[in-house]
Amino acid sequence: MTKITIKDVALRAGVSVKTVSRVINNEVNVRAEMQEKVKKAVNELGFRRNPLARALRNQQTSILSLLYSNPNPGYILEVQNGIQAQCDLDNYNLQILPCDHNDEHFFEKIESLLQRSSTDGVLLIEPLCDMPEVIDLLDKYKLPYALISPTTSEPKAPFARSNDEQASYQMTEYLISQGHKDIAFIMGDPSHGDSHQRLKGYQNALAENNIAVDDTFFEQGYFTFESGEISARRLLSLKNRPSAIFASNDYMAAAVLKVAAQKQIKVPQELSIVGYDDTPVSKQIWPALTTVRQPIRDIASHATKKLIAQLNKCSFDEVKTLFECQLVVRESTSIWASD
Amino acid sequence: MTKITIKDVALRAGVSVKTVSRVINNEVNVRAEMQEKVKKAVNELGFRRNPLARALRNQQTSILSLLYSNPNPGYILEVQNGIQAQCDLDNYNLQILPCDHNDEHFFEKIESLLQRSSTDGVLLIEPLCDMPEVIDLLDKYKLPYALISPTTSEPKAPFARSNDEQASYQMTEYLISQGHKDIAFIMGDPSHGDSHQRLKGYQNALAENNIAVDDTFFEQGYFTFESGEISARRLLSLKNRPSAIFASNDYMAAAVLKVAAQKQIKVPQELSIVGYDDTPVSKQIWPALTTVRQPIRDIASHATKKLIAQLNKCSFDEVKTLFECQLVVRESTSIWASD
DNA sequence: TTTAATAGTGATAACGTTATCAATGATGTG
DNA sequence: CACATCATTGATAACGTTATCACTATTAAA
Repeated sequence: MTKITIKDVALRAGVSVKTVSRVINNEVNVRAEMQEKVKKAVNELGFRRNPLARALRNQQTSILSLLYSNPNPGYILEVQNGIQAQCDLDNYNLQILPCDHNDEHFFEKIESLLQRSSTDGVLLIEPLCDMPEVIDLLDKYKLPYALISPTTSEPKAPFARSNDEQASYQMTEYLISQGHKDIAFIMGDPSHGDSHQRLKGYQNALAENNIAVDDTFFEQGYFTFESGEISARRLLSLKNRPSAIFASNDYMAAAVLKVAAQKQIKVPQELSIVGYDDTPVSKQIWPALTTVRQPIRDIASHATKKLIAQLNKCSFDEVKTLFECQLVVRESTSIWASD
Repeated sequence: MTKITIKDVALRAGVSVKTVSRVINNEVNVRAEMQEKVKKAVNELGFRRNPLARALRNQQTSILSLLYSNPNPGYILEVQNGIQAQCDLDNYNLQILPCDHNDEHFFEKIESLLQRSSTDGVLLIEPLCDMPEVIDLLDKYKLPYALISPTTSEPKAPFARSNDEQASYQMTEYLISQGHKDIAFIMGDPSHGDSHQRLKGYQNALAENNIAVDDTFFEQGYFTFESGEISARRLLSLKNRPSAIFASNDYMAAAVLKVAAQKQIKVPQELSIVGYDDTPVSKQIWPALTTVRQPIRDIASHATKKLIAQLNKCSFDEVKTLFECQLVVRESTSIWASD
């Protein structure tokens, strides 16, 4: 049994190949009678058009690529799902191009990935979407791209992102509203733009509420559990212990929880802990973490939408760009009765 | 600037297109002099061959697809990385086809995914790789496939998997060696084949050591944190509490830890807990979980290797099929001094 | 009624590769 | 020297689509 082509269908239906093509592509100006004949032949033969030939002829593959280098599985998977959802709507396929931005042959690697991939466009996430060298490479290859949650202030390319600074501000305000004044902050990896946005939101909230900044309450972390542990150990050994700790992501918050447990500090009675990202782990520990949920899926979908719009040379100005985060209050925070 | 084709290179080098094709494909019987000329022209023009045209002509896309429907992000990402590693070696690209096997239009959905994807072969993971309907669909489309960690006893297709039963046996033996006799077991989702293998290993170890099975020590879970919580609550309310609990995955083990903390049962002094999978969460809670690490990446790579071998009609008998797991002992288990 | 516009159809040429096959020249054999 | 063998090259035809353009048949406009 050999592959069925349009030619076979045309022969069977007694029409020209072009007419068959017209019917399968829902073009106008085909008589209903012809439509019937063709559709019948298609069904009888079980014809399926070859996406490859179509791609070659149309000079578009209908494949988008997600280029990433990021060890946070939950995040990447949400991104993948978001992109895929939009791809489903517009009949695109998603190819993934994992790479490692710490690899010494990083650029050659993604260059070879891009070469053999024949993609219509690329989606970038942190930290790649903030790396000028990566952007330059895509420009060099004349590949359209969109950025998912970039942190550069005015990206040149279409993008979608959440309002991290505002969410961080709200989270801090929430802690203050619970009576906390001594709020420590564990910052994320300083090479990620997010880290700075989250810090800014925290600082603004303190300033707004006339709470003086205590330098001993600031810790530099790196988004890892281990870095969180180190920071937590320091913070919880202070003479004047903070009543609340705001960790820049859930992994570090989980580490704070661990140290607190080891030191027999009751959470949330004696210490409130909040994280960021609403990672699965935030629900799998006890007490469950109060955290911030980003609409990652939505962000990814919308970035994809913009990319596809660009490919079709449609305008994408009206597509949403900035997304609100959501405070998720769980069990790791409580009211602080100051003495 | 228009795209550079082989024709352009041929013109520049003063040779025929076929000769250029021969050179880029490293074919034999081309004079060194010709090779030079062609390579020079290729470099000068910055020629890159079009993978699409090549695919159309060769009737192979060099694209593999991972079809999955599984909410465990860490697992899927490891699988993706394993596949990608092998794809890199053999110059394939990886396309992902996420779907939901609980969706009522599941089959139509994957049918349409497969249709528009033009893939050379498909990789399947649990639970899809154990669903006869999915296999039938792939057979119908004459798509080659390989199975990653299937649980059916004698899969018809090439596969690679870990020895779950043995690992589960070893873990139980380990607990027994620590002095535990009252070992409870929380089973995973019964619709996953893994669940049964893990149960079997546990049961065999008990039998081997002449430990009677206590029915109250068996709980049916579903791999979710919530199901683990329910089971843990029951187990830890028993009059004769078990001294150790073997949860079939880390999420459920984390839930046991939560309930223990709530009940102020000290882990590991008063209760040992073990999980399975070495999910990131196992290190992000305290005490960190003793668990089983599967070589997921390796398994995925080898399944991919077999699939690619099949595509090239090579033999793949000598490729490894069964992989050993590794016991990861952390802080959630300790010696039990029976009274 | 005549002319102009439009709807419907099909040959044919692309898209950028690789494979077939024939042609050429070089080398070796009887 | 005639002939077979082999390495090297290039014209040309695929792969399965879609777009161009020309051609009819039909309808609308004048």
